[in-house]
Amino acid sequence: MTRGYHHGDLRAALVRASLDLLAEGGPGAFSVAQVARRLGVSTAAPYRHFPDREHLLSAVAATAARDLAAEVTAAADAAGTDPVDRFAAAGAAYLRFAVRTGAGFLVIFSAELSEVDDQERTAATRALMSGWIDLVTATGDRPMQDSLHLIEEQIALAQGYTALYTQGFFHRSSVPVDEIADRVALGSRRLITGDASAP
Amino acid sequence: MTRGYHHGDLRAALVRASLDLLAEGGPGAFSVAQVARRLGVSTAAPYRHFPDREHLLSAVAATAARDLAAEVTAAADAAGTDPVDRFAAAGAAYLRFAVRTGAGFLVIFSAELSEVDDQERTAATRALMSGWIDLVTATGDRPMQDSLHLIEEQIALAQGYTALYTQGFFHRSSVPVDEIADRVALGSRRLITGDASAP
DNA sequence: GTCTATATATTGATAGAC
DNA sequence: GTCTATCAATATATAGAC
Repeated sequence: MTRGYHHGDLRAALVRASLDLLAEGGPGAFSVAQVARRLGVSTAAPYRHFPDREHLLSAVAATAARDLAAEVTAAADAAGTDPVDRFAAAGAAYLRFAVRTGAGFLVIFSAELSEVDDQERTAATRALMSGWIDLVTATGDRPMQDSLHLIEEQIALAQGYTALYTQGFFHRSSVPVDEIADRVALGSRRLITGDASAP
Repeated sequence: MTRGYHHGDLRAALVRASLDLLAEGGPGAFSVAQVARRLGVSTAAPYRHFPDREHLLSAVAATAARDLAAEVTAAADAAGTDPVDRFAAAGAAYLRFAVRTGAGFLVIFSAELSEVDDQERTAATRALMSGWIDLVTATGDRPMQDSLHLIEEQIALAQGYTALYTQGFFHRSSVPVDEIADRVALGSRRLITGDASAP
């Protein structure tokens, strides 16, 4: 084991390495010790930057929330100006992000983080949801609770496909992730328009 | 630690106790040692009935598949004779089962089981999917691939809601599981009919 | 701020007594 | 068929040297 002194921003490096672990092996692959090992530092080093495992995971969730918000916004903008197109693109972007990074809503809103006081994370998650609400309200005036339900249903659909895809229900080699992303986009569209007609 | 000789069908008891663990703490709560502890037997005892951890999980998956198939069938029958009603009831039944037991498709079709040779499990999963295909084909003639896609989308939706619900995205105390089940039923209905009109 | 070393717990799995 | 005892890994976390 080549282990040396880490020079630079170890705190940020720990978060990035944690995200890499999640991407490669899912939630079960994450451990403080494994993250340290990957960076070539001692297993004690992370505890200089985070009081415990949960606070590291909270920082990971904050970063994931910011990254996801950026990708969803970019995908919506790339889809043009039609609100339904933008909402559908957001759903597809969520699926791609969650499959690629392993850090979707289940990491960002994980129940074990709910009691971790971390303003960075709460700010990031609030911004994420706020942007998403904007996307859905642009498609039409409706009670706020209806908007929230639409988002919940879209996320449930996208997260469900993500789980089935990453956990091997699909023959992953023969079904490209873009095909699943298209199904999420179509489902999202149907949520708004009430039917299954293509764009 | 009160530990004694187990009298009776330890094999079946191990499977039941495993399901209890999954129900209480999700996949992360399962371990061979914990299952043994719960039954008051030594950690070596399970290895007399299963060669390793994965074969125990495979037996758990087989039982879950049989139980789920029975509940889905019962829910469809209770919904009457209209094929759309029956399909929607199946989706709601899946959500209730997965929330209550922690053993949905992610356990039954877990990737780590794909290389475990277990005829009981493969027979149970085949029967489960076969019954589900019957439910969707009863709603109308369509290419088999379309039927499979409808099931996948329904399961993705239901599994996504299950994950969001069990992992704490919803304020679990204030949202009853039946309300989420109704949303899955409505979404399932929309998959078939192409719109969001209630029954 | 990072190291080495350590304490403690838990895991999956095996050997051998009964 | 179940037990006790044990092994090698791995985990979270801490104490004290540098």
